[in-house]
Amino acid sequence: MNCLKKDFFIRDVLDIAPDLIGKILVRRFEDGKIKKYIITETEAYRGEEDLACHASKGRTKRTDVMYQNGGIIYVYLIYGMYWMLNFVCENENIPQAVLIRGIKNFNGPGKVGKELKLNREFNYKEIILDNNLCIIDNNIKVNIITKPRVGIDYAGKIWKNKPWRFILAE
DNA sequence: GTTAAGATTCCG
DNA sequence: GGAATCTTAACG
Repeated sequence: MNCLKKDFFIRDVLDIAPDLIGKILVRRFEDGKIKKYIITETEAYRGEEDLACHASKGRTKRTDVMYQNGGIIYVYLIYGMYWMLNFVCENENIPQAVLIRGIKNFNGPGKVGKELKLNREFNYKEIILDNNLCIIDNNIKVNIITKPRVGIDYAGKIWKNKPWRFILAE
Protein backbone atom coordinates (compact mmCIF):
# COMPACT_ATOMS: atom_id res chain seq x y z
CA MET A 1 0.00 0.00 0.00
CA ASN A 2 1.42 3.36 -1.00
CA CYS A 3 0.92 5.21 2.23
CA LEU A 4 2.15 8.76 2.58
CA LYS A 5 5.74 8.86 3.76
CA LYS A 6 7.14 10.91 6.58
CA ASP A 7 8.49 13.47 4.09
CA PHE A 8 4.94 14.47 3.26
CA PHE A 9 4.50 15.80 6.79
CA ILE A 10 7.86 17.59 7.07
CA ARG A 11 6.44 20.65 5.33
CA ASP A 12 4.45 23.74 6.24
CA VAL A 13 1.04 22.85 7.58
CA LEU A 14 -0.53 25.29 5.13
CA ASP A 15 0.77 23.11 2.27
CA ILE A 16 -0.19 19.85 3.91
CA ALA A 17 -3.74 20.66 5.04
CA PRO A 18 -5.11 21.21 1.48
CA ASP A 19 -3.01 18.29 0.16
CA LEU A 20 -4.80 15.90 2.49
CA ILE A 21 -8.22 16.75 1.07
CA GLY A 22 -9.51 13.90 -1.10
CA LYS A 23 -6.89 11.43 0.14
CA ILE A 24 -7.81 8.13 1.76
CA LEU A 25 -7.61 7.67 5.52
CA VAL A 26 -7.03 4.01 6.42
CA ARG A 27 -7.95 2.61 9.83
CA ARG A 28 -7.30 -0.95 10.94
CA PHE A 29 -9.48 -1.89 13.90
CA GLU A 30 -8.75 -4.22 16.80
CA ASP A 31 -10.46 -7.13 15.07
CA GLY A 32 -8.21 -6.72 12.04
CA LYS A 33 -10.86 -5.20 9.79
CA ILE A 34 -9.71 -2.32 7.62
CA LYS A 35 -11.87 0.67 6.70
CA LYS A 36 -11.10 3.49 4.32
CA TYR A 37 -12.44 7.02 4.41
CA ILE A 38 -12.10 9.99 2.08
CA ILE A 39 -10.82 13.06 3.90
CA THR A 40 -13.28 15.87 3.27
CA GLU A 41 -12.25 18.61 5.67
CA THR A 42 -9.10 19.74 7.50
CA GLU A 43 -7.92 22.70 9.52
CA ALA A 44 -4.40 24.07 9.98
CA TYR A 45 -2.93 25.08 13.33
CA ARG A 46 0.33 26.86 12.87
CA GLY A 47 2.88 27.64 15.56
CA GLU A 48 3.00 29.45 18.87
CA GLU A 49 2.02 32.74 17.26
CA ASP A 50 -1.29 31.25 16.11
CA LEU A 51 -3.55 32.01 19.08
CA ALA A 52 -5.97 29.28 17.99
CA CYS A 53 -3.21 26.69 18.25
CA HIS A 54 -2.82 24.86 21.56
CA ALA A 55 0.92 25.51 21.33
CA SER A 56 0.31 29.27 21.63
CA LYS A 57 0.39 28.68 25.39
CA GLY A 58 3.86 27.26 25.10
CA ARG A 59 5.27 23.78 25.40
CA THR A 60 3.36 21.79 27.99
CA LYS A 61 2.64 18.16 28.65
CA ARG A 62 -0.36 18.52 26.35
CA THR A 63 1.29 20.36 23.46
CA ASP A 64 4.68 18.62 23.56
CA VAL A 65 3.62 16.23 20.80
CA MET A 66 3.24 19.14 18.36
CA TYR A 67 6.89 20.08 18.87
CA GLN A 68 8.03 16.67 17.65
CA ASN A 69 9.15 15.86 14.14
CA GLY A 70 6.22 15.68 11.70
CA GLY A 71 4.51 12.48 10.62
CA ILE A 72 3.10 11.45 13.97
CA ILE A 73 -0.41 11.49 15.40
CA TYR A 74 -1.74 13.98 17.95
CA VAL A 75 -5.00 12.98 19.60
CA TYR A 76 -6.60 14.64 22.59
CA LEU A 77 -9.89 14.55 24.46
CA ILE A 78 -12.00 17.68 24.27
CA TYR A 79 -14.99 18.55 26.44
CA GLY A 80 -14.53 15.21 28.14
CA MET A 81 -16.25 13.38 25.29
CA TYR A 82 -14.63 13.71 21.91
CA TRP A 83 -11.28 12.57 20.56
CA MET A 84 -9.77 14.91 17.98
CA LEU A 85 -7.51 13.48 15.28
CA ASN A 86 -4.50 15.58 14.23
CA PHE A 87 -1.30 14.99 12.30
CA VAL A 88 1.86 16.76 13.41
CA CYS A 89 3.71 18.71 10.70
CA GLU A 90 7.11 20.32 10.11
CA ASN A 91 10.42 19.65 11.85
CA GLU A 92 11.15 19.39 15.54
CA ASN A 93 10.44 22.48 17.66
CA ILE A 94 8.01 23.89 15.08
CA PRO A 95 4.56 23.28 16.58
CA GLN A 96 2.18 22.73 13.68
CA ALA A 97 -0.68 20.28 13.25
CA VAL A 98 -3.57 19.46 10.92
CA LEU A 99 -6.94 18.70 12.46
CA ILE A 100 -9.07 16.19 10.56
CA ARG A 101 -12.46 17.88 10.78
CA GLY A 102 -14.30 15.57 8.46
CA ILE A 103 -14.23 12.28 6.55
CA LYS A 104 -16.84 11.11 4.08
CA ASN A 105 -20.20 10.38 5.79
CA PHE A 106 -18.85 11.65 9.13
CA ASN A 107 -18.60 15.44 9.17
CA GLY A 108 -17.39 17.02 12.39
CA PRO A 109 -14.15 16.20 14.25
CA GLY A 110 -16.01 14.66 17.20
CA LYS A 111 -17.77 12.21 14.90
CA VAL A 112 -14.51 11.35 13.17
CA GLY A 113 -12.92 10.40 16.47
CA LYS A 114 -15.95 8.35 17.43
CA GLU A 115 -16.09 6.48 14.11
CA LEU A 116 -12.36 5.73 14.18
CA LYS A 117 -12.54 4.64 17.84
CA LEU A 118 -9.58 6.80 18.78
CA ASN A 119 -7.95 6.76 22.19
CA ARG A 120 -4.86 8.14 23.92
CA GLU A 121 -2.78 5.25 22.62
CA PHE A 122 -2.50 6.96 19.23
CA ASN A 123 -0.73 10.02 20.62
CA TYR A 124 2.90 10.24 19.41
CA LYS A 125 2.39 7.27 17.07
CA GLU A 126 3.87 7.25 13.56
CA ILE A 127 1.27 7.39 10.80
CA ILE A 128 1.84 3.89 9.44
CA LEU A 129 -0.40 0.86 9.03
CA ASP A 130 1.53 -1.01 11.71
CA ASN A 131 0.04 1.52 14.13
CA ASN A 132 -3.42 0.91 12.62
CA LEU A 133 -3.66 4.28 10.91
CA CYS A 134 -2.24 5.62 7.65
CA ILE A 135 -3.12 7.65 4.58
CA ILE A 136 -3.14 6.58 0.93
CA ASP A 137 -2.27 9.00 -1.84
CA ASN A 138 -4.78 8.33 -4.63
CA ASN A 139 -3.31 11.05 -6.85
CA ILE A 140 -6.72 12.47 -7.54
CA LYS A 141 -6.93 16.20 -8.00
CA VAL A 142 -9.89 17.79 -6.25
CA ASN A 143 -11.41 21.22 -5.93
CA ILE A 144 -10.95 22.79 -2.53
CA ILE A 145 -12.90 25.48 -0.75
CA THR A 146 -11.27 27.55 2.01
CA LYS A 147 -13.10 29.07 4.96
CA PRO A 148 -12.29 30.52 8.39
CA ARG A 149 -11.72 28.05 11.18
CA VAL A 150 -14.43 26.99 13.60
CA GLY A 151 -14.78 26.95 17.37
CA ILE A 152 -11.94 29.32 18.18
CA ASP A 153 -13.71 32.50 19.24
CA TYR A 154 -11.10 32.97 21.96
CA ALA A 155 -8.31 33.41 19.40
CA GLY A 156 -9.29 36.94 18.38
CA LYS A 157 -10.29 38.35 14.99
CA ILE A 158 -6.90 38.19 13.29
CA TRP A 159 -6.51 34.45 13.76
CA LYS A 160 -10.18 33.54 13.67
CA ASN A 161 -10.51 35.03 10.19
CA LYS A 162 -7.58 33.18 8.64
CA PRO A 163 -8.87 30.92 5.82
CA TRP A 164 -7.12 27.88 7.22
CA ARG A 165 -10.06 25.49 6.95
CA PHE A 166 -10.02 23.35 3.81
CA ILE A 167 -13.11 21.62 2.46
CA LEU A 168 -13.64 19.18 -0.42
CA ALA A 169 -15.85 20.83 -3.06
CA GLU A 170 -18.92 18.93 -4.29
C1' DG B 1 -6.09 20.12 46.53
C1' DT B 2 -9.34 22.97 43.93
C1' DT B 3 -11.02 25.25 39.90
C1' DA B 4 -11.92 26.86 35.24
C1' DA B 5 -12.26 26.10 30.45
C1' DG B 6 -11.80 23.77 26.08
C1' DA B 7 -9.95 22.83 17.95
C1' DT B 8 -17.83 19.55 20.07
C1' DT B 9 -22.26 17.64 19.60
C1' DC B 10 -26.99 16.89 20.65
C1' DC B 11 -31.26 18.38 22.50
C1' DG B 12 -34.86 21.89 23.65
C1' DG C 1 -29.02 28.59 24.50
C1' DG C 2 -27.23 24.69 27.71
C1' DA C 3 -25.70 20.29 29.31
C1' DA C 4 -22.69 16.23 29.05
C1' DT C 5 -18.05 14.94 30.86
C1' DC C 6 -12.83 14.79 31.85
C1' DT C 7 -8.04 16.20 31.24
C1' DT C 8 -4.86 19.77 31.87
C1' DA C 9 -3.03 24.08 33.55
C1' DA C 10 -3.05 27.66 36.75
C1' DC C 11 -3.66 28.86 40.95
C1' DG C 12 -3.47 28.24 46.41
